[in-house]
Amino acid sequence: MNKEKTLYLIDGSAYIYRAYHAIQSLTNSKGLPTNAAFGFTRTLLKLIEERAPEYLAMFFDAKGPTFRHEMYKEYKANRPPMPDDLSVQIPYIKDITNGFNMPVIEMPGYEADDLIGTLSTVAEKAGFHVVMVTGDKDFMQLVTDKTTIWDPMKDKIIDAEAIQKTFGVKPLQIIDVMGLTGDTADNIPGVPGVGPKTAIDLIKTYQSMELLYERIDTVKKKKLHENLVKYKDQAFLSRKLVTINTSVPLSFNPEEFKSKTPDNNILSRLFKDLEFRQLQQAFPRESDLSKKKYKTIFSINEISDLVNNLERAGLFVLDTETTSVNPMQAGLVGLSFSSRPDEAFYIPCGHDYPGVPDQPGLDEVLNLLKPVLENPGIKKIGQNIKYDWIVLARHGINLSGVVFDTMLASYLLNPSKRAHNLDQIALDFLDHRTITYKQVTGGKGKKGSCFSHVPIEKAVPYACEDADITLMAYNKLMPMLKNAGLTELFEKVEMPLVSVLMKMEMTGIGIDKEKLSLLSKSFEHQLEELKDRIFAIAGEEFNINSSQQLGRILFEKLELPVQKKTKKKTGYSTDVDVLTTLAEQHDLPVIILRYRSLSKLKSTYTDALLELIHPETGRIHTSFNQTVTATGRLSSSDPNLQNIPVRTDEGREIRKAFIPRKGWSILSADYSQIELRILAHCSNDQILIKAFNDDEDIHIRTAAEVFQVFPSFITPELRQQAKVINFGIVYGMSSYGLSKELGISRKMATTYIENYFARYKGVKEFIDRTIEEAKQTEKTSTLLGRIRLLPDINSPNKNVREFAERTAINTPIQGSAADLIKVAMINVDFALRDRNLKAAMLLSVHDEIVFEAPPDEIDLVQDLVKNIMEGVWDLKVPLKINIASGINWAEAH
DNA sequence: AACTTAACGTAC
DNA sequence: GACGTACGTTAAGTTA
Repeated sequence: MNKEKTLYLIDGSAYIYRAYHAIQSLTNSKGLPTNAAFGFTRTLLKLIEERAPEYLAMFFDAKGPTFRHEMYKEYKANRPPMPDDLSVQIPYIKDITNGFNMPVIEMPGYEADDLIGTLSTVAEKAGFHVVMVTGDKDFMQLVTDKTTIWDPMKDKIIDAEAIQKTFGVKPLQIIDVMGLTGDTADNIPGVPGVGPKTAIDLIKTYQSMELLYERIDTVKKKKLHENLVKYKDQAFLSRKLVTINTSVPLSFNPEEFKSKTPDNNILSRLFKDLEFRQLQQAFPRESDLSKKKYKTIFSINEISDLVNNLERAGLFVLDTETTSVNPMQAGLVGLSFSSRPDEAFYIPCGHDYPGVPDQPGLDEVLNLLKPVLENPGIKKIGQNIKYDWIVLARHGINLSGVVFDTMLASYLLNPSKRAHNLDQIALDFLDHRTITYKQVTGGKGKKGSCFSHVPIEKAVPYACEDADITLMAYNKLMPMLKNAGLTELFEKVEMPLVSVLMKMEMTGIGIDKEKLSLLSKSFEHQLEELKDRIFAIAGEEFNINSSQQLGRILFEKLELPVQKKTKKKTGYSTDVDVLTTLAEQHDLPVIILRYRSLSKLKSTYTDALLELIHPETGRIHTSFNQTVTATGRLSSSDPNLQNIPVRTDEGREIRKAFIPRKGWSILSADYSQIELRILAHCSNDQILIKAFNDDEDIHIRTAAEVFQVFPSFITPELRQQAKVINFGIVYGMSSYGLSKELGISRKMATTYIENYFARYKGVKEFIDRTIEEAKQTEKTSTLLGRIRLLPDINSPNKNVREFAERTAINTPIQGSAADLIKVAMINVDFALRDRNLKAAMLLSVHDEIVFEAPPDEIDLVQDLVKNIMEGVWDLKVPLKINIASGINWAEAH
């Protein structure tokens, strides 16, 4: 490892010009050109990211004339003055440099080259390695064994060796070469008729201009000799002009060149003005902690004061600190509150570490807070409030008056975002970087990282900031929802749904543990047997779960025909399609398929579900995530109960392990053809509407239309094909996709699709209209006004654009269905409570709602649920519910 | 050891 | 490249 220090000298002026010319027409919304500033910043960041320089300096050319102008008044005379749209950016660029806290060096009478040259020689003598950051070849003369050139934009390194290799001369000899050739850009004449090739040849032969002119008569070419003699003075002047002055009066004190951390406040404001949004996020303002009033509450009296405060405020943010990410297992460690900006309170009540100070008792804290938390008239705001709601409910508090969840607001504004956690919201909407959980606990999920072990004094700023930021986010997001037309969806659907989901998660679903264990054992035995058979056929042992190893066996050892490559084309594909095809000519793929499906059932379902049975309730409590999908659907995790197998008999065995309370029944209600019905409504397609109004089999209807036969002649095979077409339409399938799915020719598939659109004219118009609208607005929306942004809908890249187009079609359909079932859930929940029924909603699976009900309620609940779900909206087609009950989830279909 | 990516498969 | 939306498991690669 080289211990010597490296100094980076950055040719700022060159990068400004380069960026100005490289980036065409970039301005902010006020019309200020920003191209040079942007390119300049990018170069700087690349330098910082890739080299993390310890010592560095930025150099700019002086404004006025330089010593070269005194020597030669024509110097750079052909240079036009700096264009206005560049000069306006210069102050910003200087500010950006200052924001990065870099030493800036410029000096009247000198160009950046001379300053860099001087410092490089001085620093080299002081024992530094020097990297000149520039794209300018003039610097090559300065290269030594310790000084190199690096161009971050082209990622090119030039050292002495590279110069010798490309030019055949030493770095210092470059000035002689340049003296002879001149430089049109700088209006340096050189010797006419001498270009780079000739000059390099001459210097290679004679070593220098001096030696050349000593033996000038040995130059044999007549014209060349004549010019060299005639323009001798001009040549020497040119050399002088291109020679970088390395003796500018400059001192080098390494300490002054040490890199410092950037000033985020300066950079954040600059990038905001310039509208460099990503950069602004990368350099968020630090919060001014001095103006924050964060208070720890230790005494009972203080809690009473706080309660009074919260009551008077009428609205406050609430946040809990706990011992687990799982609200069904979390213990309370502390609570934080905020009812006005910059002010927050933290009540520690469960910190547990050696030397922890006395804390208010948990029971006492909760008793004092209970009235205000349960008062529906006092409004509560939270970030992912469902979590706190469940934790509090498990501690005997029924939170009431919840009006705003910042996570949900962020989600509605842009559901495609990867995250809607508070850190992200603070960054996106408040330009603020919060203290992270990791910083406080020293790890995520790692042992010893439990919040109860965090010292109280360290927990306070974190917990208080969360409450504080949530309140600020509320103030910011509320008007944004309104401007986006999302307030009603937020207040009437998403917020009311929170408490429904909260109850579902807390209720959980019963599991037949014995059945799952037996299944798991049975799968295990079968897998063992299959394993032996597979190894026997393969002739060796390998990891069957590794698609890579399996690929090697199938396609290299057994030399079966390769069907397709994997998506990232890193290897052979071994997926179901491939194995099914290969099954026709070999036994091994058949057994692998069997192995795969059993292995999937065991690892993903039987074993995983057993692990997630709650130790106290004996049930499974999934999380319903309300801010994950881009379309508005819910998702389910830990475990995902929205992909429990149902299509195969063996898979359904797992479904049979989902059971009601003793003596009760499982009740499942699902919407029939919900997406196609919504398509019928949105498209106003008369054939589709009539089919649903007449309660026809929609796939038979489509078959009849597409294949042009009477419905009574439609075979199950034709119906199946039509079913694929119906699904494909909703997803924006192409003829290629359809042909592959149905195993028919591309041509045939095209005909089917043409027939479909010829018959279902309204659908065709709907698709065209929806895409057109999306192109205008760069977004698409559902029946309840839920939006999904489509920034790629006008992309010049065909693949990217077409993907956005399919999204534009699918999202209104899938998303409206999601809107509908959410409203249904809210209405059903209300009805069950209204009638004091014991029946409970357990799961929601996109078009299905699962309940459990005691025997005396089954018939009533069935009627109630069916009526509410069918009557949730009045569409142009009727909504149809299939509902059934049974002793387990599988039997309830 | 912890995290990320790829391949695969389950659901609607 | 070609069908939308999710989540989870395993293997294998990457980073600390």
